[in-house]
Amino acid sequence: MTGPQTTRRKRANGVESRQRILDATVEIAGERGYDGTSIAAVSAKCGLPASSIYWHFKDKDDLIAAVIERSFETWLKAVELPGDDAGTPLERVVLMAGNVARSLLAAPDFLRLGLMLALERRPTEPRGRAVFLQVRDISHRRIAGIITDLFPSLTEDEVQTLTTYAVAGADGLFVHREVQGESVDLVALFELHARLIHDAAARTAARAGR
Amino acid sequence: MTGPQTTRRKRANGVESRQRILDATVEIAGERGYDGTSIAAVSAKCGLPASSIYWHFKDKDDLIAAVIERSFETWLKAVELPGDDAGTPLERVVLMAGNVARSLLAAPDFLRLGLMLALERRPTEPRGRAVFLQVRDISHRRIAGIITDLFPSLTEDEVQTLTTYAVAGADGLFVHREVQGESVDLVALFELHARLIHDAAARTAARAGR
Amino acid sequence: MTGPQTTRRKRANGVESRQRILDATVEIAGERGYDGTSIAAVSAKCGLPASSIYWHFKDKDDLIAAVIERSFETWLKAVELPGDDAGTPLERVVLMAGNVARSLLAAPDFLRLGLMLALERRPTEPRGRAVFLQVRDISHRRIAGIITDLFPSLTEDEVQTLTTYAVAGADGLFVHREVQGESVDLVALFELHARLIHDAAARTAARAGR
Amino acid sequence: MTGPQTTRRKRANGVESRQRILDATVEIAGERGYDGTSIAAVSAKCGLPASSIYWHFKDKDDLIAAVIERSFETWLKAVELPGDDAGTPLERVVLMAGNVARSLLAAPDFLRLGLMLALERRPTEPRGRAVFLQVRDISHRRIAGIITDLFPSLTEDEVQTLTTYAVAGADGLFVHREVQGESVDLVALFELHARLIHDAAARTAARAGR
DNA sequence: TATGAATGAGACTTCATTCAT
DNA sequence: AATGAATGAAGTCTCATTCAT
Repeated sequence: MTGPQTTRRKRANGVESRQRILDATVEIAGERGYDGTSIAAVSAKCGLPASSIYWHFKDKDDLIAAVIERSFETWLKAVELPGDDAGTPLERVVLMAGNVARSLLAAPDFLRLGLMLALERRPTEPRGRAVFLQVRDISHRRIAGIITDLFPSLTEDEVQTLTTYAVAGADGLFVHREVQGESVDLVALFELHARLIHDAAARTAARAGR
Repeated sequence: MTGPQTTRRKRANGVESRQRILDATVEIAGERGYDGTSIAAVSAKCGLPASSIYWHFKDKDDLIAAVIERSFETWLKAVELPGDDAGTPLERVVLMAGNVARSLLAAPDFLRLGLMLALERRPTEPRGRAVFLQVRDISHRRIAGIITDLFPSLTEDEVQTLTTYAVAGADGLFVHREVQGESVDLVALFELHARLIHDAAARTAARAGR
Repeated sequence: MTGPQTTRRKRANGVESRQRILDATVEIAGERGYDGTSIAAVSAKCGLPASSIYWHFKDKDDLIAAVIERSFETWLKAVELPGDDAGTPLERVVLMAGNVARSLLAAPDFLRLGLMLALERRPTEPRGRAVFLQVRDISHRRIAGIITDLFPSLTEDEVQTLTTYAVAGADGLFVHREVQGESVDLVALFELHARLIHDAAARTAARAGR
Repeated sequence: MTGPQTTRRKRANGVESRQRILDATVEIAGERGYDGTSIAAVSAKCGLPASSIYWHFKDKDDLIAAVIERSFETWLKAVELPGDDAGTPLERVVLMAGNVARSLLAAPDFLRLGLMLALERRPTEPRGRAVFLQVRDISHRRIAGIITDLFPSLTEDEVQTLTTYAVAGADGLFVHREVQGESVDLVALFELHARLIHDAAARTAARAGR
């Protein structure tokens, strides 16, 4: 720390440069989308010349995909795993939803950029889009698992529908907050969402249980 | 000269040219977003040279905004107004949701392009974004009106929350179908959405009524 | 005057339209030069569509040339012809210089635009440039005549040199005022200019007379 | 590799490329002015693609300003500093004027382009115009200093007026030669100019001295 | 007398990418 | 591990001009 601080830093530090580039890219791409993210803008924001970006990443596509991957991991770390014990199914579901909402507020880049990529349709799909869809498939399966655990009597089809509804609703609420701004209480909306889904599941399970 | 109208073509027809340009733009912008929509691409698709596009529209921003406006009107026409009589609140709400879902399948451009613009944050906001948000505010108010009519005992706050949830959920379901493709049964999801909201509203109203 | 004022004006008034176009052009060309003067800008300033400009003028070159011609005539009217009698040669010369200075202040467009055209060298010389140089040749000859009248003993060469010096100096002072702004007392500078030239002529004449 | 320096060409030589661009620009801008100088023309003349020009200069404005700066320096080098001793004030003044005239003939770009920029009035003033005016202010002050040295009894106001007249007259003579062509003997005109100013200064000083 | 519409050429500028060092 | 310099393609938009009405 008090060592050769002037000598260190600068002059070949691959890992840090890579991070700097990713940091800059996530910021720009999260605001401007794929086409709106220019290598020159990334270069300006991270301070490294454009050619250095190409040392770390094959091309723009590769860079964006890397951003998606890293921001997914960041987000994963932000989602606290729910204590599997807790209380009633409703309580547990609401708790989980609140956690997810909070994680999205803390690390919104993944979903924000992902949704932008997902909405766009370009001749040659960016790799980042595939990464996003694939990664979000994991979330889908995980939620389906939770629902199955909580309501074992539901059919596979019913679970799938509820899961789709849960994920899509979350997307919509997230978009709403991104568009409408900080005044939106995302946690409350997510909890409402969870409650409605729980009720629907419970009612369906009850009906099915007969 | 007085022959069939099919012969009449080429040379100075402002109204038709304008439509051709808008048609081309809506198609491209709906798939590629703001940055991805190049004037050259629009020109190629509509057959008019790029400079002609600038005779009809001040700049790209103006063009995109016009597209948003026109596609909103197209969509409005596609939404059938619900028969105000019908049966129970639940039946009516589900019917309306189905209608909206069908209208979005028939005319998806408005919401698709609008959501893309809404998610982007660029230094100088495109006018189209403002148009979209403003126009969607109208939808919000209309839905709030319907909920108030059906459940007069709800407080203003409760109506607002439910409306926000309804609109955001619809956005999410729409995005889901756009991303996942034609296999998604948007009508069914919208009807489920409507049912859950109805139940929530009914339960809240009942509790409040006590 | 109180007649059908609504009917009149508008609907085909060629003369007035021509004036409107020239008025707009002189303003723009006087500030921006040849290349900087776009037909679109002229159209916007005069309110007539670009195609109307081409009804009145063959092309841009023709328009600029017409502007030069008209502004020369305007300027000519602004120069008061000096009473040929008056007092001493010095008094008469100073009076004339003051008049010219005042005329340039009242109608600066001719010289301003002309100098801009004169300085530019383009592959195909604009006709306006030729008009300017030719018209200014008239001024040159007129001044040479005055000098010859006042100092008959000067040789043709001496008159030519003094005339060139007089005209060029006037250009320089005019440019100075255009660049430096209204704080410059152009009349005083022109009078100084005249005095110096007079003295030089007088001294040369005296030396020659011996 | 270690061969003659003529072989060394092509591929990445920033300094030389910058010079090539400036050389090309000064030639074009000196003839065509700001608007008449197209990046494409500069590119064609210097052999580098247009995009390379933008690596060396932020935009066209920056390029033109750089040209003004460099051509000023070139011109400064061309003006020989007058031996401060020499003979009578008249001789010294005439000598200086001749030197300036010769320097303008050798390096006319600075004044030529500068005057064109100075005459134009565009909505957003090119930076080059400001550079020119500011740099020419230096010349003004220097000349004022010389006049004060030679005629210490002149008032500040008298010095300023004579200086303004000197500079403006020089501009006018320069323009005259640019317009009229090589047949004009600029050195002779400048010497005449100097003589007239000297006489005026001497006479004013004499009158004041009484 | 006037104009709405069209058009190809060309303006400035940014793009993603490469390459030699 | 990094970067200065270069580059062709493409971006948005304006240009002067024409033509049918």
